[in-house]
Amino acid sequence: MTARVTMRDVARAVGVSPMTVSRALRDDETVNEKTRRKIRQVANDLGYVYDTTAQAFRTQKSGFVAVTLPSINNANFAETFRGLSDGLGPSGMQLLLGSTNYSVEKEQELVRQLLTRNPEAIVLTGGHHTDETRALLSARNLPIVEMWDLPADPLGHVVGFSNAEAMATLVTHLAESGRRRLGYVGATDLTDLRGAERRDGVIARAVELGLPEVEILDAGPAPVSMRHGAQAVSALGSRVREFDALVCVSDPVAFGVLSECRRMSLDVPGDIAVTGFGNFEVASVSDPRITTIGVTARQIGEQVALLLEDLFAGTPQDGPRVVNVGARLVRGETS
Amino acid sequence: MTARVTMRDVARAVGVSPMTVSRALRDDETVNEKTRRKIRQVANDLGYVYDTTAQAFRTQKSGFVAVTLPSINNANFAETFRGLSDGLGPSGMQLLLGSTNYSVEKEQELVRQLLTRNPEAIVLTGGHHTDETRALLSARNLPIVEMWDLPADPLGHVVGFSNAEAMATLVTHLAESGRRRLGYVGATDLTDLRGAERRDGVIARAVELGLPEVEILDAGPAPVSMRHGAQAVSALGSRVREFDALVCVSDPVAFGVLSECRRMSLDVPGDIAVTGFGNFEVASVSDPRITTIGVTARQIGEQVALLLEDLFAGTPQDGPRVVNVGARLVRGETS
DNA sequence: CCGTAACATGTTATCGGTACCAAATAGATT
DNA sequence: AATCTATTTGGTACCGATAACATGTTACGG
Repeated sequence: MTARVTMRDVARAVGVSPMTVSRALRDDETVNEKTRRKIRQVANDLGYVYDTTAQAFRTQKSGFVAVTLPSINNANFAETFRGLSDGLGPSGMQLLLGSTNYSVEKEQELVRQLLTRNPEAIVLTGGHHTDETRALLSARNLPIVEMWDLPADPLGHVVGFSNAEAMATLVTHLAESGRRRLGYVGATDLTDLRGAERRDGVIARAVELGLPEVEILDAGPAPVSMRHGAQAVSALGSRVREFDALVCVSDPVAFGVLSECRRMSLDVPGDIAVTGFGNFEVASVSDPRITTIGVTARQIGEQVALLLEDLFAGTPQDGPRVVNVGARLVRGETS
Repeated sequence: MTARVTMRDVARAVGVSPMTVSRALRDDETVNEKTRRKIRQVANDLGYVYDTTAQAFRTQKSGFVAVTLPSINNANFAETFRGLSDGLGPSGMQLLLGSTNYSVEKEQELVRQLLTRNPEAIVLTGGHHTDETRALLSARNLPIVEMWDLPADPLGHVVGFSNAEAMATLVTHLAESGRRRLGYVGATDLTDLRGAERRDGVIARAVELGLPEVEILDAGPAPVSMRHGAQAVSALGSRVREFDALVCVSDPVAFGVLSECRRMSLDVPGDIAVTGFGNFEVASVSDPRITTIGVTARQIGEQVALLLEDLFAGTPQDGPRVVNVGARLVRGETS
């Protein structure tokens, strides 16, 4: 293959200096418009392709925003990513995506790797990180955004909501509808910390309201989905009739639970209530529609994008910003 | 903030040349092991962070593999991405993800942008591209992989299956079960070309089998999902009873169709069959389970990763490789 | 004690843009 | 015509790592 076409080549062909080409291609007003057009023309004809790597190196600005997600295979996180991606589009920033598989250790390695690319900001999902991760990040003068949580001790900016509070709303709703014997369906290992927060939120509010102890139904290791919800219920067997509400860590799990209840000829919500979390599409299309918590996944991404745009534009900040996007009860037909 | 720590600084601190530091950090065997340990130690103490941008610039190897997906918010594409990501992990390649929103024009701009980052390979979803995109790509000596399709005129390597063929299998199955009057539920605009291929596959096989003309039920513009399927059916009203099978472009759509049929008190599969595509989780958890086409989304990603590893390792290739991962009928309870 | 191989480290130039400063040219004003 | 300002262009050094080559150092047999 022939050697790569550089600005030098374009400059030579046009008869100007590389500097002028550089300016022209960045649409610098100081370059005569006719020259600019000519340069663009020739660059195109020669098949010149701008080298962002070289630019990133010289200017020490990578044009990257690093993002960590627990899983890309989750409609809510995917929506957040889209919101972020669309929101950052105009600024010309590119997202560098990495997935942690719900593990803070994996997150640590990911952060380490991402930092070597010199991102101009980093967006983390969740507020739980290893000490090493915290150290790595604070050693750099880099905008940090934590999303999807409201961490007690944030690393920087925050865009999220309280999982525990949202679950409290849900439990209150169930109690007010006369439900007392609650089961919680979710992962019981400790890797999915957001799931753990939800579980703890359920338990805490149940205690506050004087409900019987919430029983934890193991759905296996995170991440849990439809089939795990179904399995958890079928593992219970006839004991499922002891409950009058099953609170699930997410909508897919709730859908699995719902399907399994139906197979067992339980009436939902007559015999038992089922609730989800996240307001996934499946919640509203399912029949009956699932009562859930509406999280504004896309909005989280958009808010993060707005925040970052402000930071990049140099808008003065008085301290880290905390945006609580909230989460609301979405009543379906399963409670 | 203090200036960034570079290899120079580490070198000075240890009392060796930057070159030795460079070698040590890449675990070059020729550097004495004691020196290597010392250098790692000092680098760590100084908070040195390797600069991949500089490396990428100097070596002219970005360490990036560019990937375009129609949508990140689609469980199947997300799975493919994961398969690819996990498969490429060991090689140290990072994925640069962009989403085209099912538009070849957006794909073109995306490709243009991605190319400026000097990716070492590019992976495109689908086999339909603008001429400009094709030109941009072939002007570079860059491994290209098209996935999820079997394009007639591939740009490079291919890992995919034939959407039309898969649909033919499905239609044959329906015809053998005595279904004759088919409706097709999918997007009717022309942006989702994979969807169009599926539709054409249905029509073609119906013609071959001498079935009555397949009626196209519009589910709105791509991408279509659960609610669009439901809407398409409810828009039909009582006319839905004219059909004895509804073939849907995807499982989420089929699920929406199924739910709506149920609301309309239709017996599935007694009165009408419903089929999906993609073997999404929802197909197997839904009650009744949805008959669908099992595409090996994750496997596609893994196969692409294997292919790329081979290419990076320099394994000699005799021409572009075409991997047909196939797609199989997954019988559920809706047909 | 020397030559040579094996090992370990150093020197120099360079990847492709762009910040910074200098200079040339055109047009306006006195 | 000379001077000045505005506009447009050019020259040079450099971002941080590393390929390619050169040099130094040790070990060992003869």
